[in-house]
Amino acid sequence: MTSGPTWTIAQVAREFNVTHRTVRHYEELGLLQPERRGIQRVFRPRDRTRLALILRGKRLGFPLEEIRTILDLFDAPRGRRAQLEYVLGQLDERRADLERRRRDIEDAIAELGDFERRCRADLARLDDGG
Amino acid sequence: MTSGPTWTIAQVAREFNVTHRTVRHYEELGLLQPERRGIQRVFRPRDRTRLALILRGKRLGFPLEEIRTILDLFDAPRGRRAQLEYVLGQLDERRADLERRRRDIEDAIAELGDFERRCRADLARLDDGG
DNA sequence: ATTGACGTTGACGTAAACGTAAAGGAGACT
DNA sequence: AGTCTCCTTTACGTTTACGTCAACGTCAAT
Repeated sequence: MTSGPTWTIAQVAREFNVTHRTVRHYEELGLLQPERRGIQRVFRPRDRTRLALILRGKRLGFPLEEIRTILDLFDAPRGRRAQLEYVLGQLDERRADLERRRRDIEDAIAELGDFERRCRADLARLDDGG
Repeated sequence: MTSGPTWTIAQVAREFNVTHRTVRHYEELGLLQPERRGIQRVFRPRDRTRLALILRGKRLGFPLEEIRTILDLFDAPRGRRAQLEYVLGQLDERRADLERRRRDIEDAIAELGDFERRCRADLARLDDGG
């Protein structure tokens, strides 16, 4: 199970367009847990998946601590019924949050569209020779 | 033009569920410019509209400085052609950004959905008597 | 006249998310 | 052996977005 492709910190940093410091910071907060070969970090596909999720979470404006709880959710042991029901509850909350955000975004896009139309109307008036 | 409803800082703070300090901070950064009656701030409908936009921007994870440039965009004088074309260009960038975010959100919602289905399958297996 | 509610301006404190040296280990080339 | 390159940890600095006093003005009610 310790086979498969691996990456160094420099490689993942370059690939995801972040700094070494950022990657290490995520590790300090527990968002990443790369293996070690001696003293050096070894990144596997799982770590890259996590990093991608972290960065998307950041683009969406989530704080790192919240991102960590979401990542933990995906990794939680789902053996017992109570655990599964807890996870399902959390997922519902997460989804409701995301859907609120989507509505905010759609509202914002619509408002930009309205404003853009008004600007274009102004521009047309200038063209007509207002 | 100085008629119409007005609000105090406490009233807008309560209504939008923020603190006085937050409102003043937004004023310091130039996101709000309430009038003054003597020394006290007087908030008009325009200020409340702005505050609503600010808070939505924040929910979407935009930094306050960026929110300010967007608000400024809405207020920019649109008299000259060059100005209008600049504004239209900025609007396009903004919209592209928002649409990227929307895609991120939709991806995230879809992944949550996948995971939820897997959890429900696990739960069904427990019910069946796995 | 004093109390209380509400407002004001500093100005220092804080949490998050890194940036940025400083100082050094370890393997590879020349 | 010396120099590169890449990695490491430690630790203080920075920016953003406010929180949190402190010290004070003002108006209405008691």
